[in-house]
Amino acid sequence: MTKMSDVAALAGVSTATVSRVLRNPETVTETTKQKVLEAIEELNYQPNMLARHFRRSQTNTILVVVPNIINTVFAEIVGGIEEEASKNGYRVLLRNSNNQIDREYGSIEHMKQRQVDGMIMLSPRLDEEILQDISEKYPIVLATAHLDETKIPVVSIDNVSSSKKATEHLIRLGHRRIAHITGQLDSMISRYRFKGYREAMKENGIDYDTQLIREGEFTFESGYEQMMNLLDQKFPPTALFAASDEMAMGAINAAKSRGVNVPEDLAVVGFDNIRFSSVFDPPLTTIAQPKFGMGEKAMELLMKKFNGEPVEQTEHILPDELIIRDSCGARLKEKLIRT
Amino acid sequence: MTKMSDVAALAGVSTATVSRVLRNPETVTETTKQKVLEAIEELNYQPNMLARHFRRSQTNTILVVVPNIINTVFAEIVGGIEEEASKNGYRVLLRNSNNQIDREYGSIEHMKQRQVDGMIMLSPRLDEEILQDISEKYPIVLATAHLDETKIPVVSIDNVSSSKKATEHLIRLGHRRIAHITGQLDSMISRYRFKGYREAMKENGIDYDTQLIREGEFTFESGYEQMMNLLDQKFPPTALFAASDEMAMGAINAAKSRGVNVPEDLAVVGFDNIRFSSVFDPPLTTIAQPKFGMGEKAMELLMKKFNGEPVEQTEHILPDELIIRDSCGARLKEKLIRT
DNA sequence: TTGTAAGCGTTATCAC
DNA sequence: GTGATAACGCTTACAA
Repeated sequence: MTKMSDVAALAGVSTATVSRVLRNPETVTETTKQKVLEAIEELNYQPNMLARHFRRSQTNTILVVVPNIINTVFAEIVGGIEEEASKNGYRVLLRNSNNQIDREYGSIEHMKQRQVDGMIMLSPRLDEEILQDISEKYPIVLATAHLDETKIPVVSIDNVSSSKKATEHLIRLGHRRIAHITGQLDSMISRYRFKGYREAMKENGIDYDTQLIREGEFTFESGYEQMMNLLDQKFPPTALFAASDEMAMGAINAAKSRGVNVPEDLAVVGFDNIRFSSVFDPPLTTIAQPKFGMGEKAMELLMKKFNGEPVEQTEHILPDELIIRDSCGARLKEKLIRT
Repeated sequence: MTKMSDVAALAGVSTATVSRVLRNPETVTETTKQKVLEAIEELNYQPNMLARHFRRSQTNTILVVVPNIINTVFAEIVGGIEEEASKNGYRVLLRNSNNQIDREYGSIEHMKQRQVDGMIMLSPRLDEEILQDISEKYPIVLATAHLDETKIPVVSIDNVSSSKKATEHLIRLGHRRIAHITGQLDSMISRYRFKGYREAMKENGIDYDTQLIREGEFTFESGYEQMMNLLDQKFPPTALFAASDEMAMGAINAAKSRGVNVPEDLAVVGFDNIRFSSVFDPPLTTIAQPKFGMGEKAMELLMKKFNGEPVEQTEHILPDELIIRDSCGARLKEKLIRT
């Protein structure tokens, strides 16, 4: 393998100069620069990045810890992170935590060993104190997360107000028996979405009926199962707000299997606006998160940390949007009114 | 930062011994090992991996180049790779190529600069000769790819026979006007799936009608559009084999929008068996690829290359499976026969 | 502007 | 079984 000293020899300069040409070309005269560049070309020289990383103790690599890359929500966020990282000359190391706390914890070792310059965690399950500790020593940004009091940069949407908006949409359509299938309640996000639901109900003077709450797991299967459960009740709900589109789809399929029509007999609103929501039958009314944009934003914040720029606010709330399609019945209602 | 020499000093041994305890504990007596371990514990020592990588010129990192991580097929394969890599103490660097050849090409620089020990490319678009060149110098494995003559390890399913199987399934259900929406035909995979379709038609004595072939782009939208196109014809098809589930879904929605019932008026078979295929209405009959398993297998092969073990065959064909659900009408037919 | 030379922290070779 | 020590290839004071 040709190394810098080979280039230096051929160009008749010192390795220091070669290094300068590579990293601070402006500090070198045009003529020597040309000589060096030619030598590099001639020898087909590639710098040994490992040596560089070691010397500078910097890797231009970030770690992204994801509960599960197979989940389209996370895949899209990772897409945004990768795009922005790439633009800034950074590389992305991917780590599936499978929602296991010890795996999340283990990935921190990577940073301690200086293998990455910083990290982005999506929907972390790690304790807030632990995260706080890490954040004091290493650059870290969280996404789709919520913290109570710490000063770690977080990129998210407002899960409470968006859920409230979703629920209110159903209320406005005349529903009062509105069920809610939550995500795992040990996750902050699920609790916040649940909170938005409760606030909407309360502010509209609707009694909060625990019979209408079910805890799911953000999967089709759990949505299906919990909906079956809800339909088995004496007074089944007329509407459902599901904390994810996958669960909404599962729930709708459960309804279909029971001959319950969506949206006629059951209005449904989901959450996330994943790729498949618009293709589903009926197309899902849902809260859209700017997933790709959240990834980009998270990486931007991390770049700021790298550059020592101050990160103004700790919570970066991106705009969400209620996307009205067919599953909530709003369009159906409009049509009925018009005719 | 505490370094190895600090540990050595505290334990009263040389750095060489500390290094041995860390990497070849069996070459050290139990007592010295304990001393060293205690010192490590006491000082909270973390080895500087950058130094180690540099010294050993090995990073325990592989690069995975993916057309687009947002595509669930690739996300699942990456999931499998990550899982297997993790088990072997390897880390996964993710790179989206966005199907751009220059981005694929650029990622090779990473290997030349020794930043990764090897790479896995999914559905590469790079020329076979270029890949061959790289393969001679660096460990590389391809997945969901096809090569004509080279000796690069490839993990894939048999796209020809599986497509043939899918098409024959439709033929067996009595269809003769079977349309095919392909993926981009500049991709080998699309051409192979197309080939399987043609073979099935030919072997069953059905004239191959170019009017029934449409080139899509592996997306909903293209499936929708091409199906609209097909339905506009004087003699529309009675069945469709789409080269991906996404396109099948788009096509089914196009049919629905025209009042064409699936599977009654149009039988559809897709390809990939993505997560959403079973939830779609109607649930998709499709060819299942062992996506996660393909990722694991690809990583296994890469590990073999790392360990200098011979990779017996260059093409590793994993089993596919025709999953019969509702979109092809087979179940409907069964039901009719039974009643 | 350019060269000299001292590291960076680990591993591997060679003695002992 | 353990220690001394020379790399590994680059960057960066500091000197010229």
